[in-house]
This record gives sequence, C-alpha cells and structure tokens, in this order.
Amino acid sequence: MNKRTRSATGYAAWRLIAEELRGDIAGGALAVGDRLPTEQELSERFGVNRHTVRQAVAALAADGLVESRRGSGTYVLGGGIHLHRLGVRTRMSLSLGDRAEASAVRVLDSAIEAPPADIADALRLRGDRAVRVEGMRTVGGRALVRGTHWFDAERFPDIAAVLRRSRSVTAALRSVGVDDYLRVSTTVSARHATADEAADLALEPGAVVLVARGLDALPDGTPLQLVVARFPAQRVALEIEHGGGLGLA
Amino acid sequence: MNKRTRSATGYAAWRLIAEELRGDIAGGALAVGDRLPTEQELSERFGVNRHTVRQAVAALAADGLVESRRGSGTYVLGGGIHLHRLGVRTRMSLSLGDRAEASAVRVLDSAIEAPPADIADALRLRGDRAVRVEGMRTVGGRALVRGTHWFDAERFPDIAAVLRRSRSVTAALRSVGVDDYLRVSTTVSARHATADEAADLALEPGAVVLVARGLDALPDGTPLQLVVARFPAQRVALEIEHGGGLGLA
DNA sequence: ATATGTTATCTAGATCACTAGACAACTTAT
DNA sequence: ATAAGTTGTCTAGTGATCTAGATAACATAT
Repeated sequence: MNKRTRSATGYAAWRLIAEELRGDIAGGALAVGDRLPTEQELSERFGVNRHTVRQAVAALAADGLVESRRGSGTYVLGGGIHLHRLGVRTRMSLSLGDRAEASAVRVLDSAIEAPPADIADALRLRGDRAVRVEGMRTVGGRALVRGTHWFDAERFPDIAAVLRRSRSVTAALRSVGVDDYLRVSTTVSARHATADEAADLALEPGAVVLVARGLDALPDGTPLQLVVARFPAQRVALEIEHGGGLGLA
Repeated sequence: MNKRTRSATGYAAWRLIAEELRGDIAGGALAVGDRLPTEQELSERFGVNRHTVRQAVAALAADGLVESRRGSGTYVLGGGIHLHRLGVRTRMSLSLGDRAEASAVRVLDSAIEAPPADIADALRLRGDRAVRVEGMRTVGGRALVRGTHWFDAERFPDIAAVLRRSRSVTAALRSVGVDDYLRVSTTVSARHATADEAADLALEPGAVVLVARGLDALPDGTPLQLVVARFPAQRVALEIEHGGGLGLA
C-alpha cells in the first residue's frame, strides 16, 4: 500500500482496509455466512503486512460484522441493519414494528431560542423564537437516532415538557391537539459524526452518520416541526416510501 | 487530545478535527462567509498542537470548503452541495436544472451475468441473467454519481449499447419503447467509499458515499431496472420528494 | 494419524505523526 | 506609524504505527 496515501488521507492503513471490507459486505460482494479471504490473501490484495489486515478485521469484529474462528477463517455475520421508513407519514412505530416495545425515547435538552434563519423560514415562525428539543431514541438499549426538533415557540411553548412525558413525538403532538401531520420534504446527507454525535450514538470517532432533515406540516399546510435526525450509518438505512398509491406489490 | 483515541480509531487527529469542522459547517453552526475560530482557539478547543489544526484546515481548504487568508483568518466558502431530487419520477434532468448542458453520462463497463439473488428477485427475471451496466455521470467535469444498473437480459439484451449512445437513462429507455417509469422504492445508506469508488468519484480514500438503491417499474408494475447509485457525500445531498399532491408551497 | 491451512500472540526495528518552538509575512485595530 | 492578531513556514525530538519474523493453537483435508 502506498505509504504516502496514509499521511495524505489521515486514515490508518488498517482503517481504510476495514472500510473497504465493510463496503464489500454492504455492497453484496460478501454475503452473510460467507468466509472472508484469508489474512494472507487480504495481505496480498492490499499490499500490507498481515498484522495490519488483522487490525482491520478486528475492527469489523468489534462492530459485530464478522467473526473470526481460529483455524477456520473469518465469517460474515447476519446483517443487523435497521431499515427506517421515511415517507409522507413518517412514524417511528412503522419502522420499529414488533421492536417498538424495546424502544425508548428521551429528551436530552431543550431551549427556547432564535433558530438559524433557514429553520425560521421553513417553520414560518410567528415570532422570532423556536423551541429546540434535543432527543435520542434507543432500541434494545442501542442508540438508533439522535434528533434535533424545532417547533414554533408561540404555538407550542410547552412541547419540550410534553415530549418528556411521551413515548413518541406522535404521541406528544396528539396530546397538544395535533392528530395528523405529513412529511413535506426531506433532505438526506451523510458525513462523519462529530465528537458529540459519536458519543451520543455509541460510535467511534470518525464513524459515518446519515442525516435526514425533514419538514413536517399539518394537512392544511401549516408547518409543524423541522427535525434533523442523525442515524448511525453502520446500523441504519433509510427506506424511502414514494407515495401516491401505485398499487405495486 | 487523547493519543490512544487515535490508535483505537484509525483516524489521524487532524482528520477527526477536519470532519468535526465539516460537520459544524454542514450543520449550520458555521455559515458561508463566517470566519472560523483562530488556529489558537481551535488548538485549545481540541487539545492539540496548532500544526495539527493547520493540517485539518488544509484538508477542508483542499475540498473547497474554506479559504485561509494570512493575517485575516479562515473563512467558510459557498456551499456547493448539489441537491439530487429523488421521487416517484426520478429524473436526473430534474436535479440538474440549468446545469444539464454541462452534464455527461458515460458507460464504463457492461456484462450479461447472473445477478445476486436479491436483485434477481426484485427484477422478477424471466431467465437467470441480467444486464449489468456500470455508469458514471459528471457535471461540469466533476463526478456526480457512480451507478450500477441492472436490467432483465431477456427483455433488454442490448440496453448497454443503447445507453452508450444516449445522454441519459431516460432517453435510452424511451428508444427501446419505455415512455414512462416510476420509482417504486429506494433504500438510502452511507458508508466510506471503497478504493474503486473513491477513484471513480475523485475522492480521497476514506471519504463518505451516499448510496441509493432504487427499483424502477413500468406504470403497470412490471419491474424495469434496479440501480445502485453512489454519490460523493461531501458534494451531494438527496432531496426526497414525498409524492401524493399535498398542494404545499 | 498426519499434513496443510488458518487465526492468534509474542518480540522487535524502522518509519511516520504529532508535538514544540521560533520567526516571517500579512491583516486589522488603535 | 505602531501594536496586536492571525496565518505560513522552517527545523527538530519523541512516541506511535506498520512492518517483520517466529511460533502456538485450532480446524480442515487426506
């Protein structure tokens, strides 16, 4: 492996190899149950020392993607990717299915403050303040998503307190008279997690997060909330629902 | 900064700092035109040497996110994030707008082969072979997306040749009698780019890719194509269209 | 039972990354 | 005009990472 590459990229050789193998698994080149190429083969493929390959595989093992067995080989373990549904009616319960019982939502922090201009515009604030609620949802004790929710402070001054008492955003909104709402738009991006996000989502620094920034509105079009959700990309994928009753299987 | 963290994570200290700052910019904590905290302030914030901070900022400058000026400071440059629209009728031309003229699509490779089982299932293949077309789209000379397209080999045996002659997938399909098609489902995920993807998309190893795996069908529900598109996450975000005529501004 | 293949662990050396300091060159504030 | 603030560049030392080899322990094939 080109040594200069490492210093130029800021990634240890074994990290690049680990992410390459993760890509092989995610992309289907390696399926659940498959045996990875041997350490010797990987050493030759990547042009590095066998010990460097061992570190890469160890990182994947630590993430639960593979399992090494002495004398036998290294095997791909079952997926474990949670599919989070994202559609016109985005409800966490739709994605969780029978795992909803094991799910917990919790408010980490909240404040009433002037939001960034783009968020103020999107929410069509009556005043100049919004309620910002920092939340976290876990499933089976594992962090699923870290969300920042914004509401119009004039319309929902106590939404933070209500959310603290509720099992979900939807339940909280129902208790302040919002029986239905729709997802108007969502922008999805990806980047490395910040240190705080890594800590909240139980990720190592440098892990990747999927960011979904969505605007929800009442059926009459009035903006309701803007939410920025960060998902750990190694555990969650987004399943986009393209609405409009296509009648497809 | 904790030295042990670096060895445990496989990321150089400056890389973690660079990605943290990239997250600050992407998340709105730093807006276009803002001046970054000084090197001394960042050195204190992250607990590292000023030279380490300089390397992090240099990486962001290399990506066109910031610009340093001696004696003045380091400033956030204009966005440059391309929003790719993703909806029921996903057409590249919708996302490109007036940049369509500067866009080019090209076929890198193609083959007729047995696809992975999940792809065969999704396409409801008549036989056991599919046409795999590896494509690349650039805009203004810059890689926008790297796509792998799968078609039923019995229905579209020559689709690769047709795509080579066309400006877009849509144009190619029209010339084989497909006037309209709809996006049935899309799964979005993110991970580090593989070495090949990094090379194709002009990214450094370790950069993040957004992966959109979508199934398109004819209006009558017959599967048409399955495409796996990889976007450079530092340059592209996905704008999800939630269909169904909500009549919202 | 034995040979071969594969992962696991130990020790050790060479090269790289981060730290550190000093000083230059530019911009901004007074 | 001058002081202070900020980025840019040079040299150099120390600790971490990757390489390397050897050998043990387990699994598989013959």
